[in-house]
Amino acid sequence: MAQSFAVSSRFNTPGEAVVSEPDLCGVYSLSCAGSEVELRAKLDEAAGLSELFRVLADETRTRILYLLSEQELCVCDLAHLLDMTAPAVSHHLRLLRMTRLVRSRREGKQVFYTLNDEHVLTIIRTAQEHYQEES
Amino acid sequence: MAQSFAVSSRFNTPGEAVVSEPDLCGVYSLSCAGSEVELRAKLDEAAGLSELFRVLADETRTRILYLLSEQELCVCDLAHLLDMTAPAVSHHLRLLRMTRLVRSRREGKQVFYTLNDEHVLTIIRTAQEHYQEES
DNA sequence: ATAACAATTAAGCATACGTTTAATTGAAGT
DNA sequence: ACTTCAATTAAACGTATGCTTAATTGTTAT
Repeated sequence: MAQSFAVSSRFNTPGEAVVSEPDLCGVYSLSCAGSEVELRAKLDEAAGLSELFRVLADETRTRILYLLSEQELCVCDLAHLLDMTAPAVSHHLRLLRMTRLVRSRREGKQVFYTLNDEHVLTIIRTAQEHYQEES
Repeated sequence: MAQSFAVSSRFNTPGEAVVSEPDLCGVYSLSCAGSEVELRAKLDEAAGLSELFRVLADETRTRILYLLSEQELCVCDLAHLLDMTAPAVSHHLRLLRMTRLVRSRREGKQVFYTLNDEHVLTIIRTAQEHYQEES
């Protein structure tokens, strides 16, 4: 069950020759002796997550989500409220659509957008809690 | 209580002359007649939020948070587990520190990092729920 | 003091991303 | 059919950001 660390050839200072047992800080071997496998497994889970956060990372998009949390709005209205050009807004809506954060509905010439589910709001509210806290 | 839209001079197609009552899509006036002020107020709340999401948007950083959710780790260990150089990891940790997502503790030559609070995990878990759902 | 190692900081580079402008698609009205 | 308007798409540009390499700080050991 004890893991060998010989796999980590590409690591740290390049001037150093690659040895089968690299002299990491001793603490690593100490605390990770058995848990490296588990820890590495954790990493795979993080894969798609950052994609969602990347979408939320832009202020314009969080503003859009905020507005849509209040009521359904068409692109033109959003552009007006956000003081932006329609193409710019449309560009962001495309991302929000692709990540299933919003849903679109056409009515005549306009296209109306709404939030797709509750998760977004939950995420935003939790983030707010963190942000408002003075640690 | 009815709002005038004359304020929105910078809007839409630039070839169009600016009039006091711009011909937005009629729907705007319809659905926003009284709520424009409220909607705009909402926008201010979104201000700092995107900053937090921007930090979470990078996959390396979510991976770091994942690892730290399991146990306290020093920079060297993180670099090893993530297969990255120490400076790169340090760079990310700086951001995570500044947004108070992680906390650092020096012990001899090493610096150990831990999660600062529970909010991060809550956010991540909610995001996972959304991500794993097939809408 | 000097050497060795962990960590951070700084500078440079390459890529990613958001906005702008222009062109295109889709729908309603004349 | 043609015009008008909403929305999307495409191309181009400027900025932001993450990684690399190199230099610096901080700590321990000899």
